[in-house]
Amino acid sequence: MATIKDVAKEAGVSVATVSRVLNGTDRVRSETVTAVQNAIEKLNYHPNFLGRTLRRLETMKILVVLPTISNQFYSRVIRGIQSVAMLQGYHVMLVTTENDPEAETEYIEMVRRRLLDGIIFLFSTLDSEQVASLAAECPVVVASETIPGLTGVSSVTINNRAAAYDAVRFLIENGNRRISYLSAGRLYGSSFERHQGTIDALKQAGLTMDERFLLDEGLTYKAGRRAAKRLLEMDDLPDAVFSASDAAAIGLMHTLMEEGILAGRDISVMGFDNNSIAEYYNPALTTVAQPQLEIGQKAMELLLKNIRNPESPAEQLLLPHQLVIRESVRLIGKKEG
Amino acid sequence: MATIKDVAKEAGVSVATVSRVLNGTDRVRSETVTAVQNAIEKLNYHPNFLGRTLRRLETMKILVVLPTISNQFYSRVIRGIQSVAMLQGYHVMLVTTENDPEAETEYIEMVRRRLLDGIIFLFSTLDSEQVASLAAECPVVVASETIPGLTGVSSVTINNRAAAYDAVRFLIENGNRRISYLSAGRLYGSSFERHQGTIDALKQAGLTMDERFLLDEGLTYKAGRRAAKRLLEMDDLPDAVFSASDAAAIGLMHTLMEEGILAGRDISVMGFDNNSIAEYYNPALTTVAQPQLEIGQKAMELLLKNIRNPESPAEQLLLPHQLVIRESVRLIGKKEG
DNA sequence: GATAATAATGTAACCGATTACATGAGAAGG
DNA sequence: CCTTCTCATGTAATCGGTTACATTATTATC
Repeated sequence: MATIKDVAKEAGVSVATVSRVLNGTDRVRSETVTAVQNAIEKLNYHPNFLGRTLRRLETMKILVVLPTISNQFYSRVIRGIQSVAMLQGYHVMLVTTENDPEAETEYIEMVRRRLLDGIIFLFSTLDSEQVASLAAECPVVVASETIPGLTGVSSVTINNRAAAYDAVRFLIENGNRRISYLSAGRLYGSSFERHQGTIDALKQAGLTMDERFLLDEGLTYKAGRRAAKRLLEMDDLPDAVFSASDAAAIGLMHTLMEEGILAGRDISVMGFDNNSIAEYYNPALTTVAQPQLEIGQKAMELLLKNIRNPESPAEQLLLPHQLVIRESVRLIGKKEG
Repeated sequence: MATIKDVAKEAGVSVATVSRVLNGTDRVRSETVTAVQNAIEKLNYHPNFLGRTLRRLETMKILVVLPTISNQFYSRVIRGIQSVAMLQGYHVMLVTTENDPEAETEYIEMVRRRLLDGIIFLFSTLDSEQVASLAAECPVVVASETIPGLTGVSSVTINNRAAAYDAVRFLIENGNRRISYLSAGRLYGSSFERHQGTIDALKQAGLTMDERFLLDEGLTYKAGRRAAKRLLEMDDLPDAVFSASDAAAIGLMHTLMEEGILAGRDISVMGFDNNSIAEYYNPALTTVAQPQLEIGQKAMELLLKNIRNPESPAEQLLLPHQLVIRESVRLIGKKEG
């Protein structure tokens, strides 16, 4: 592996001159430039980032932490992050924590140790205290997910409570009264908030949640399947199921269908996220859309602000959500016109 | 940000001693260790990776290049990579090229410049020549995808041609004769190979492909929709559609269903990859499964071999595929027992 | 008790780059 | 022709660590 010294020797100049040619910072005689460029060419030299960033103390790279890449939701958020990052010359690296919570701390050390300029959490196993202490040391933004009790750290999310309220209200307005909530319990901040919003809507309509209909199975297809099995064991199904994820909603619909129970006809199902499969499933899934691209863009913008001015105050952004009405919710009792 | 010097001063020792305490390489008197640890604690010191890796010339990190994270297929491959990497103390970083081919070269520079120890391509916009020249400089493995004409670089894939052959043969054995192939053309090596396998199976059965049934629409849900629209414009539908991706197969089935054409009853549809939605879709999708986890594991093992011994010869691994029979292919004409 | 071996720590070179400062050559001005 | 200025380039310090080697303190051996 050729180094700047090899190039300097080859070109018959000092390393400083080579560096100047590489960075174009000072003026160099054109013949010298040519000689250096020839040497670079000849030796197939590529500068080592380490030396450079060590001196400059910035890496132009940021880290995004996500739970798993199998969730299609994150794809668009990341695209939003990347679009802003690219314009500003930053690179985006992704890490998934998958089933391994210890991995997360390992990656975070990279930011702490200045191998990366900042970090965006789309998910975290860390508690609010840990995230806050990290944020005191380096630029941090939390996006799409909320961390209960976290203050003083920039974040960008939708208003999950209001979104759930709107979703459940829509169910109620369409004649569904006995409503089930399927989610990952209070493991994630947003699942909890969506539960709150569900309760709000029920209360406002003078309804209550049947405890049996509170399904803490998770957010995956499998979780939806488990939830359906639990419902099928009861002697009376709910009118509607509000799922905190599209995948769980689909797992549920699929399993119910095996028993001849069709969503949109025999039961109402509402998802969350508006993954692209929601549109293509049969029946197409009624769900709550998040502005994923914009979440990513705003998150990156906040992070950049923090990187460039570590003293800049934390901001909490709330972005608008939207109900996407398709086929999986029965529209009975709805007045037309 | 505290440095090793600050710690040394605080503890009243030299930086060398602090370094020894940090790395446990040499023996240090236990009181000294305590003093250093107290200083580290007090200053909230975190070593800067840059200095360390600059000296050691290894980063214990590898890069995985993938087209997009919205494809669920990659999730398991990455999990396989991570499981092996973690055991060996390596960290895995992901980058997506999304729509931006230039981004890929940017990230590759990081490996070239030794900011990362190696690279696994699950996809690449680079041609065989570019990948080969990169591989000459640093550890490279290509996995799950093939790059046409690439030699001398380790790879791990299934035998795409044989897999497609088996899939189409299964279609033919079940009475489907007029078969359509839906893929991304020859843009990807594996789409091309799967086409070859399709041709092989048809030829072996004395059949030929109707040119109109060669649908180069792509691998996404939307691509499947477009393909369905094209088929619906013809006056006669094919007996079966073999799609090079599950997503496109689902997009196709959904669009056909809008016209009352049900896969598994009125037409046969075969997917590829066995994403989890294949199991949950209605009708459940018959598809070709790849051993995603194992692809990832083997890829990482090959990369490690290459990192530890750059002289080690390249290996081409072919892993077994498997037909997963569900509901979307009609089983007409199949002899029972 | 003198000598050798060993343990603990310090000194300084080094990794690969950047950059402030020094130096020397040539041009411009008197 | 001498001084001054500019331009091109070299020298060396520096970033934050690691580590070979040197040095000192301590213990073991005869």
